Amino acid sequence: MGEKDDGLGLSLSLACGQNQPSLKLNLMTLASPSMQNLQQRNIWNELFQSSDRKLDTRSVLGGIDVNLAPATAECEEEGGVSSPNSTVSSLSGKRNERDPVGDEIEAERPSCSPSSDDEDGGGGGDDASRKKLRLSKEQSLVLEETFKEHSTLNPKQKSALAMKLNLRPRQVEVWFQNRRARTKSKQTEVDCEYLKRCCDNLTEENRRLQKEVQELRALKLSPQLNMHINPPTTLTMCPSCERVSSSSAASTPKHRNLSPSHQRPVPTSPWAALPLPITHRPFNASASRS
DNA sequence: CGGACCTAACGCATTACCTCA
DNA sequence: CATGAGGTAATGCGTTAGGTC
Repeated sequence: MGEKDDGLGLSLSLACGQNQPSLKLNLMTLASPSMQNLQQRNIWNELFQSSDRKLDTRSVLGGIDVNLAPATAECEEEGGVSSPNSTVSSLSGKRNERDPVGDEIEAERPSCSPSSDDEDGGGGGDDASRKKLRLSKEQSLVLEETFKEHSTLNPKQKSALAMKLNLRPRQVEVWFQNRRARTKSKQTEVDCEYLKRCCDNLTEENRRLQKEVQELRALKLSPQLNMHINPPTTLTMCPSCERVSSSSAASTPKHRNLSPSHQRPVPTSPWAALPLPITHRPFNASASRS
């Protein structure tokens, strides 16, 4: 896991060829940067208050319309979702402050699904084990809100959230993994779009410059014309600031024709010509199908 | 102290299922 | 009703990092 998105941000390094500067886009405004949304805050607070005191699932569950709560749904839907790893506990407190809460909770839960029997991976119990549970709107919403706050969860958060939503921690974990993947691919799409624009702009700039070169060459080859005809444009570089201004070739240099603003500064970086900043529109994955 | 081994978490690619047009 | 496409939950595998011996 070389690059880790620190909390809210995704960063993507894009090296555009050997001579191009490596473009490091610090992207991701997808997740709301601050606790602007009261609802989110409430969700989060609730999550942790409740996770600190061993919460009672049903009470916390409150109004959530659990469409297929594992405790019930999986029972009736025999051979529910298999989660080979869900029973593997993370008791050893590694990485971020890990704690056993989650898996204890999980162990406490009424588990009538086969997920509790296949503790070794390998796909669990063949076919029936891969029934898919569609998360309810409310569950998705809460997960989404939580994701906006934290794109990753520590075990405590995971179990609390799982408790709240009446899902298995493994399901929450999977949801977050998939969500991160979705975010990333969406972001990649945006970046590709941006880079395409970069490319277009550079191509255009290149075309223009080549045209200018041709014009200059033409001028050089026929100096006599210079006396009578003003070329379309010539470039004069200011030695001090290294900016180039377009001016008439008939006029003499020495800054005379360089306006204070230097008229047309040539960007030192190809990226400077681009319309910045790019706006990273947040996308709503859950809204994709409504 | 450094290396081998174990374990857990994560990312990523893929699969399998579900829904909808 | 059948079907294909798109979305997404779930799985498998590889990698990484922390802990232990």
